[in-house]
Amino acid sequence: MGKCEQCIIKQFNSLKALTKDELVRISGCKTSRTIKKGEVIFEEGETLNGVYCVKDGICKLSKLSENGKDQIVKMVVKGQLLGQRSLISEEASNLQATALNDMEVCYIPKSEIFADLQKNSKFSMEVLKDMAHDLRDSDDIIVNMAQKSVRQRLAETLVYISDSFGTNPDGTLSVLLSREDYANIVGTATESAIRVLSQFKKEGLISTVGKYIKIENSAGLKRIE
Amino acid sequence: MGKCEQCIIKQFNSLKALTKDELVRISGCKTSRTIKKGEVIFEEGETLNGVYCVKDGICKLSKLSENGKDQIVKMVVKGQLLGQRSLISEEASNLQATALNDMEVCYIPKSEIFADLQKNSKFSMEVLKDMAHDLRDSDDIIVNMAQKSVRQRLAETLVYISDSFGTNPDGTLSVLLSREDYANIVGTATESAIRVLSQFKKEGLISTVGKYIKIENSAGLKRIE
DNA sequence: AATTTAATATGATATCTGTCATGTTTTATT
DNA sequence: AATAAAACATGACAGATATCATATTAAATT
Repeated sequence: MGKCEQCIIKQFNSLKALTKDELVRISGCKTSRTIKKGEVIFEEGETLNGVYCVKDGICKLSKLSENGKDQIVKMVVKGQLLGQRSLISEEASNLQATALNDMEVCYIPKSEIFADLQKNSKFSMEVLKDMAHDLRDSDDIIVNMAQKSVRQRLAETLVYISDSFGTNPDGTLSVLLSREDYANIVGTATESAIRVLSQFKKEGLISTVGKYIKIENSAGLKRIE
Repeated sequence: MGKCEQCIIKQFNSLKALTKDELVRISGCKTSRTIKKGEVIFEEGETLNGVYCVKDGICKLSKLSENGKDQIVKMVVKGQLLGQRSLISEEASNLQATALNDMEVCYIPKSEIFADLQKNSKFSMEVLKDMAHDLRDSDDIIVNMAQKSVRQRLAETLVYISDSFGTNPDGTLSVLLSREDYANIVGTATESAIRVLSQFKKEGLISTVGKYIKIENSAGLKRIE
């Protein structure tokens, strides 16, 4: 099993602020785990007793709405931490995490990391910054949801996914989402998401290779209003 | 000018985690200020060099959308801190703050409080919890925006405002918002907000006393779907 | 390979919401 | 008090989106 001290993944998250000693200690109590595509990592209302450090893959964080739809609030990729917020607030999770890919994660028990949060101010500052950033993102999402059309939101989502999670060698988006997932990010009916994507295809803004989507005209997508 | 050590307001926010010494020091460099209703406290893009501790009154945090609407993202009342996030992320504010009432605030320079954030882990944990809570709220707002109707959102907003900010002796909501404000919270056109409120009135769910709104049937509002 | 199931696609229609127009009431200003 | 300006209200209509129905295609299972 890999050692945290040597793990390059931590460069991308708050764990980089930990000292070598702290990392060695955490390394001793962490557990590595593989999560299969579609598997639920934790559910809404579940109490988390630690955080996940995502070594590979991607997952969605979603919240069930009263009308039965599963609104996707955020996506967490390789390099990021999962479950930070619940850890800090010491409340049950308000979101469900589901793997979108096969994932590799390390699970770090709360007991270990919580102590570091209080002792190592560099670490807590990093976590603070992380959350400040998430809050800013949330504000943007709220404004988009409230003020933009489904067409606009979907166009922006495609560009966001491309920019944030990258593309395959053939130019298709590396994250494979169902039309239902797209609908649940954008906050619309699955049929509407399908319709808009078909429209984008007709307009030459995107193309599809099997289930994969390729952005053909990024500027065009950004121009939509 | 009041002293932070003796100020009861701090009980309601993270500042309560500061030591007496830290409070005395902050007290020495803070500035008290009165802000008039309608006044802009800080603008989107402005760099904040401190945080505001709200001693009295209420303000809205909003973000201008591309279509010219000013989406209200959060309201900050007496007892809460304003500008925490920008302080932590060390970025310009992504939101505008505007007073909804006459307000009384204390302004604490960044230099002072930033040091405490790194030295006093109890304080930084409080701020962390605060932000974790805000993030949870944001998730709920996103889901509401994405999945609920204007009618539902407006009903929930009325109940939220009543529960969070209280009522006057005659039962009217103590926070006085324009119909445009309601529209900007809910994310709809001003005319739509007006229409829905008129509808609520016809249905006996609310009544109005001048510009003030009184909830007549809270259960009814919660039942809307 | 055949069958079942799930995902994608598209049409028809109803509903919701935004926009524009216009009128009324309230508030601010002279 | 008179006037101007802002806020509130409501109708008419258009456009966006949800819902329901029904194909079609792709993926999973037997």
